[in-house]
Amino acid sequence: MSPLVVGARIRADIISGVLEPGTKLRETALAEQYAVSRIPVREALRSLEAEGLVESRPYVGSIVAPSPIEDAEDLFEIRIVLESATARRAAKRAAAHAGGGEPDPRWRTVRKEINEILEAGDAVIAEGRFEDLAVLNMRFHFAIAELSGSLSLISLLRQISGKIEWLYSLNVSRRGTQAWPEHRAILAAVDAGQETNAAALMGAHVARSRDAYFAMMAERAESGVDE
Amino acid sequence: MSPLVVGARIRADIISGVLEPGTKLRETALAEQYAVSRIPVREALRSLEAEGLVESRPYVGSIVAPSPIEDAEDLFEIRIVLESATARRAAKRAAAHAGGGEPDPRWRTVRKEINEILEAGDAVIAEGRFEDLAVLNMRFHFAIAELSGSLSLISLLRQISGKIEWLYSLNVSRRGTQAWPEHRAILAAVDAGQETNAAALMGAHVARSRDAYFAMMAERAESGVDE
DNA sequence: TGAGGTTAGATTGTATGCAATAGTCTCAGA
DNA sequence: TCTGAGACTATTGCATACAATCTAACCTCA
Repeated sequence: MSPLVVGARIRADIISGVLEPGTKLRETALAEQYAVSRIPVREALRSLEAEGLVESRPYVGSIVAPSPIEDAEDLFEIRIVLESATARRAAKRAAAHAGGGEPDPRWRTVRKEINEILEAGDAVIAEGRFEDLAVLNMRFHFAIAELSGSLSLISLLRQISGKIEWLYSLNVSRRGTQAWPEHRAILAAVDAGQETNAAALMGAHVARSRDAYFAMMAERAESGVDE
Repeated sequence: MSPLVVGARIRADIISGVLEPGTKLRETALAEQYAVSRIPVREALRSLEAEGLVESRPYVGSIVAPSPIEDAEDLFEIRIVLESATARRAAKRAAAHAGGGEPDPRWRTVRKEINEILEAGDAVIAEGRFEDLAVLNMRFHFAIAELSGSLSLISLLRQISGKIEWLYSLNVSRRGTQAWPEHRAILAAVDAGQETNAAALMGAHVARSRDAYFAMMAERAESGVDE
């Protein structure tokens, strides 16, 4: 396996629940598992530590961090503010482009990518392959963040959506198909350069996502899945 | 120099402006500068990348990320929500301790540390050593986050306050002395287990900090410091 | 029997050396 | 003069080897 992506693999194993919170992450074991040396493993662990997915102590080692499930409400609330900001700033840049006529090649690339994402999502829904929708959803939100042009906001989104993905680890979200059409409305506001409208639409979109999450959790609790 | 802290040094150089945005960070140069090998430098760069202070591309290298100054408003807004959450959860835990009577040694340690921080701040103000207040202020906010018991929120606070510290890089905040007494009110609400009150006080505290930042920036612009 | 110090093993931290890749510079050809 | 292909160099990515440190088991002694 390509050593450059070993971090992504470990992250996926944590988020998907293969590695449970509290599990000790021994460098040599991980190195052997992914058929690389300890160096890339250590670098991956440093990234995961900064992201809050792993807890490390010098000369002692790393363990998988506790699940953020207790913080679900707060995480969603922060995400609402954060993604409203990315949408607002994306709209602002769109308006600047429309007025000033700057080219900005990166912007055009990402903007095109969003069209592809939306169409891919439509196709996935039409064919009923709902399990592929989660990653497309994520890509849409990151693409909007990239349109905002702010690396700070992107890196915050990376951190927080990693944790929110973790929240969903054991559940397949069924909200996807309802939520998908909302993306086009958000994008339309961004394209139109309507800053406050884009921010409001995105905020409401994420808020509904939060509500769906808690409704699902309540349902799970009702049917006694865990306890 | 102890290699384990080389990351903190690089971070400090970025935040303080010694390393300007766009500067190429060559591993061998940094290794020589801090008298270590490239390995600890690389691990530090991975952490900084995850924090959004550095941008890396495989086989090309790392550069200092653009300053987050454009995102100041959004960052403060997110911080208001985030720190309201840490204060609320800290209060919740305090209430649980008062009722249930759990011991929790870590909580007691941090709680004592806060007292020391507050007294140290008073002393610093009395002696006029205002330049030491910034780090004490930071320690107070992180200590509250630790009382919340949530690693997710702590790691988000780490990331966002790194960026907000960066915003202040060229300015010495003069708000410190006015803001300091507010800390005691926040702590009192936490200790009393008043969740909503603690959250509201913390939110207002951070909002005032934001306002002071923008007032200072406006003043700087007036007097033509930069342009 | 139990408390405290001690040593062996396991694990992390770092240095060195080599492999892989990207960017650059040169030079032939049109 | 411009263009493109190819080698060259600087830099990053990684594997191996060794040093530093922690943890736990054991042993000593009161």
